[in-house]
Amino acid sequence: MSHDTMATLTRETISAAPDPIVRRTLHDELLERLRSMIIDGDLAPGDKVPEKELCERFGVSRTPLREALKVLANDGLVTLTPNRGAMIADLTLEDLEEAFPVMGALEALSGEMACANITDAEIEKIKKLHLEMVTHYEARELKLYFRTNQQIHEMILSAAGNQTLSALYRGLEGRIRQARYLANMSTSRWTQAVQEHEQIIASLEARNGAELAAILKSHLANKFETVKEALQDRGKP
Amino acid sequence: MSHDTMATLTRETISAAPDPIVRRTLHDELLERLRSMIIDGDLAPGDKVPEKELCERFGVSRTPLREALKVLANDGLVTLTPNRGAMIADLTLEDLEEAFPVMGALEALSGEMACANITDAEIEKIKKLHLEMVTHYEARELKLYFRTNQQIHEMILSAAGNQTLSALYRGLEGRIRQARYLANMSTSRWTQAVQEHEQIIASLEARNGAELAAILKSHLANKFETVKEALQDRGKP
DNA sequence: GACATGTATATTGAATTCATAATTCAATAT
DNA sequence: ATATTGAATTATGAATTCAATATACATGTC
Repeated sequence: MSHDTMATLTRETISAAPDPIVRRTLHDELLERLRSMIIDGDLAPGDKVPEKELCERFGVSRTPLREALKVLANDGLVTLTPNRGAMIADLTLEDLEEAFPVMGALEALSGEMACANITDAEIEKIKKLHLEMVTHYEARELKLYFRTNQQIHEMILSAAGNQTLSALYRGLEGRIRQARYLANMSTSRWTQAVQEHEQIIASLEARNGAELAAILKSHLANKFETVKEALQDRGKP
Repeated sequence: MSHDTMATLTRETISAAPDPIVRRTLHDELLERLRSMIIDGDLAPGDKVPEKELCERFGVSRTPLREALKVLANDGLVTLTPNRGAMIADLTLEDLEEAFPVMGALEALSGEMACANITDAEIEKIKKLHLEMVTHYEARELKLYFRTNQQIHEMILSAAGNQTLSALYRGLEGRIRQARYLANMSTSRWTQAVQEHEQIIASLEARNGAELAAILKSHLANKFETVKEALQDRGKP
């Protein structure tokens, strides 16, 4: 992508420069900041997002902020109503049920491709993360467990070596995010999840793509069950 | 409308009115127009997109246009370089090869879900379209063939009844679009494509999800082969 | 007191303006 | 003639301004 552009900039001299100055637009910067704020739950679903307030918070004018909001709306993270402004998108049960099979298909694909492309070093890294995750599980550290868990799935995804796949998967993952923080896994389900991860590692080591795909898919199904319950129970004690 | 009905008009009846006035923002309108211009090839890949010119063409100021461009860039239809403006994204061979397996997974899913949900009426509609497509094939009307073909795939997608899936698939389809118009199908491949479509119809009628998924996947693989060749040959006679 | 109507305020959508970076092109040096 | 420098032009990024719309509040009516 930026490959061609760079190459045709000038002969070789300048494009081969060691450290090109990277400038970003405010829009881009804002986009990234807002995205992670939403995904991390700093901005809660359903919250109205007054432009003025955010502008002050970031010290920018409304123009770049609004540009960022349009993009986020396009990605489904924000809901934009004409003349009424933006609110952080609220995940409905329907959204969740729609996203589920799609993520399943993508997850399965990532498993197959990862098995085809993963290096031994990457497998080692994942095994380390897995041990770390088990530690968090034993200590009942839900937050840390989630993070490590996420890292493992990220590693599988990047091992698949397909940017398009990664981008789509992350996009959906971002939309599911909110219920994540509501989820209060039962002990038995948590144990089951860890066991599934053991299987994931095994299939990965065996580089058995079909098997990994199947495991990831059912692992995801279980995760969705948990998220769905959290979503349905929200608001209640 | 009778007296009685008038008298009983309430807030509910009003909001449930059949035809609410739909107002759209300029940004939204532009987004749609630009998107289809790109997908239809009115704006060629690699073209620079001078803001001023487009503003004049649409009779709007730069603000909503730029908002639309940011969104299109996010979708990969446009490439934005800071201080240098926008150009219509150029599809590389790598992009194509990345998109392929992802579209395959989505297409397979759409087949499975379509078989589970499709109505008899929808199948009839698709069969009609298929006959139309065969006519175009026999007349060697490539453009019309493409359009009808696309409509069939659109119908399967919408029969699957999953908005999320549709949105993602259309997004990828949009990025592949350009090579479409370069493709000059050989007679044998064209014949093969039509035969595959016969199988698609058959699986759909039998509501055999797994079978349809497999056929769609290999049908897609063949399509990619054609598109890939077109992409490699472009510029040459 | 509940509801409807009208007015003031605040917020958003879009145009305009301003500042800065990129491009063009002429003048100069090689 | 070609390449290089620097001023003029143009296009872009972002802030500001203006207009349209929605919200909040107050007033009046039943």
